[in-house]
Amino acid sequence: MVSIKDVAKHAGVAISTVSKVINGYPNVSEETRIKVNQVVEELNFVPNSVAAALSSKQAGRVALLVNLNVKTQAIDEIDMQYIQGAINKAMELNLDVITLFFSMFKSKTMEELIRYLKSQSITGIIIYGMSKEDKVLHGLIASMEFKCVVIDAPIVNENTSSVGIDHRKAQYEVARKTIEENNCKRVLYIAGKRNGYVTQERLLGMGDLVTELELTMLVRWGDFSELQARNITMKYGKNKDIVVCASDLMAIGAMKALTEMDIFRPVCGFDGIILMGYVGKQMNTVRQDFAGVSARAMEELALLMGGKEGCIVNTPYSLVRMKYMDIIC
Amino acid sequence: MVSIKDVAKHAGVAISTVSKVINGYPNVSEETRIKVNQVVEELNFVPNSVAAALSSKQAGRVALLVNLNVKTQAIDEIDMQYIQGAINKAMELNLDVITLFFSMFKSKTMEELIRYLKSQSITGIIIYGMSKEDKVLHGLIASMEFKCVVIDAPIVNENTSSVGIDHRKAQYEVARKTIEENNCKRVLYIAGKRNGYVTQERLLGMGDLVTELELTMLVRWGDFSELQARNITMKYGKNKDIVVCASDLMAIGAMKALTEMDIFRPVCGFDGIILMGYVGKQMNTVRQDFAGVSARAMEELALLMGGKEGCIVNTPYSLVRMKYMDIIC
DNA sequence: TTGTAGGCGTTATCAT
DNA sequence: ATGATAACGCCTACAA
Repeated sequence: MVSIKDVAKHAGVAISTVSKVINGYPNVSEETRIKVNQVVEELNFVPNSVAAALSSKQAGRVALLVNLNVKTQAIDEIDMQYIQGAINKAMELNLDVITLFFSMFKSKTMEELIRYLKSQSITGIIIYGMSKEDKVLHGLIASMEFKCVVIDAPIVNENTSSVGIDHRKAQYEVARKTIEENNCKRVLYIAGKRNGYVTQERLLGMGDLVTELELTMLVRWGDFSELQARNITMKYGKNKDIVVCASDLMAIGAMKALTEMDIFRPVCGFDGIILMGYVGKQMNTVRQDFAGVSARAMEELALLMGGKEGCIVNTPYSLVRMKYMDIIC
Repeated sequence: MVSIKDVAKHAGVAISTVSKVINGYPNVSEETRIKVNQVVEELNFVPNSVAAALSSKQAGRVALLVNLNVKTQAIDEIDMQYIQGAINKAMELNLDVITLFFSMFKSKTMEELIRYLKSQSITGIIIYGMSKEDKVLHGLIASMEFKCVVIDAPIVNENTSSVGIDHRKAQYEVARKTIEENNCKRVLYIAGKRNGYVTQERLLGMGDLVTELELTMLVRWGDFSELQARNITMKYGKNKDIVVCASDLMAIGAMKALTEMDIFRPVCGFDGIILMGYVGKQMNTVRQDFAGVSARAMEELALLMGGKEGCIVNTPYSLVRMKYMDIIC
């Protein structure tokens, strides 16, 4: 393997000079810079990232912590796009990435998790699908031992940024649109998980809407489960004018229930997953670019690792109707 | 961070002795082994895998090369399970994993790819979704620079194993079952990609069946595209008794086409993806445990890295019918 | 501006 | 059986 040493030798300079060149440090004459780069090309030198990670706390590695929802594989789509977006951007930024799943450290204490991450030379973390109940992760963030980016959870401190769409506003908008299209008054809202950040925000959005349009609203917890949404709709759907769901999967469950009950009620969802195209009917939903969000998160993390302070980053979304022929083309 | 040095100091032994203990090497007295382990517990020592990777060619790292099919996000489900299965098993086996996507090195030459992997201290690779056209990957495998496991492609050499189900047999069985249930004679077979290994095997399975049951068969290439399967079915479905598809996604496309044409033909698919539960009708398909296959692949890779020779590993599958209520519970 | 040398945390090779 | 010690490839004061 061609190492920095070889490059130095061929270029007739010291190792440290080569290091400076490949890392873009100042205090190198234009002349030597060119020469070194030339040799790098010639020898096809690729710096060993493992050695770099070992020697400097600068060039840290990034861990993706993904909360795979084992129950509903249908939304693997979202996680896959998260992972893809992050890894692609990381490669662009020359960052090393390892992927971990929540399930892998369910039995670990915070200290154990921190030690594990450190043993991997991890200095930056992106967390997907975190809820209020994840005490270990909250501790991890609070420990300030790592730079963190949390997707869709409003946690910010010096070392931590939050990235995601404005769920409150998005929920408000998609529900409003559907309600106005159908002139509804009595809303059945099937929310997500009781302790989810996203759930809370979306619920607030519904609250805004109810106040503004003077609606009545019944709220039930669907836990993002298609089956529960189905059951809830069976039970309460008849006396309502619309079923607003905090996720597409639940919206699908609701719609199937309505079909079986042989009554029509408008339904709207949230997320814009592909699956929506397969259920026959169209419905309004909120579409976000998950890979894009994740890429943005990686960029933000890189900034944090570079010394920037944590902040909130809002990403774009749009209201759409999804139908079969749009999906398969 | 507590390092091996600290452990050595506290235990009153040399660094190298600690190293031997934590790596299970021989030539350590029971007494010191116990003592060292005790200190390891006490200090909560976790070996730094980055340093280990740098120092030894033994403790190699593993790269997952995933061919994400950008066109059809519906099968993210499969890739996600592959990734999950591999990473979980790797953690169990104490192997480091990085995940890469084909798209990241589409423009790289084989040499560049090899250099890149080496720069990451990669010594083992698992490849998902490889086709005959992936010259770079063929070169990579042939170079013998890495230990490889290829999923669903019959490539074996000293350093390379192949892991997957017997596609020929599985295709034969699922088609046979469906045909016998419906007493068909004229088969429309929608195959996958022209240069896919899996496609070829499945086609052979159909060949076996056609011969055995004295059927007639029209074969078209659907490229695993739902839309193409749809079009093919529109064009040729009417004059056939059954549509056998090389993937669930294509089976869904075929079924939708038949519904629109308002004719009934039995359809069978392949893979057992969740999406199948959402299309209304049931159909026969082949179900495999993707996470399990991937975990098995990781085990095989660990063996290869330990010096074993490459071989073929067959994993189990089953014939199933998927319907909505099975999926959402 | 350039080069020297001391780590980073392990592993592995030798002596002892 | 145990312990120095030299790699591994790179980064970074610090010295020249």
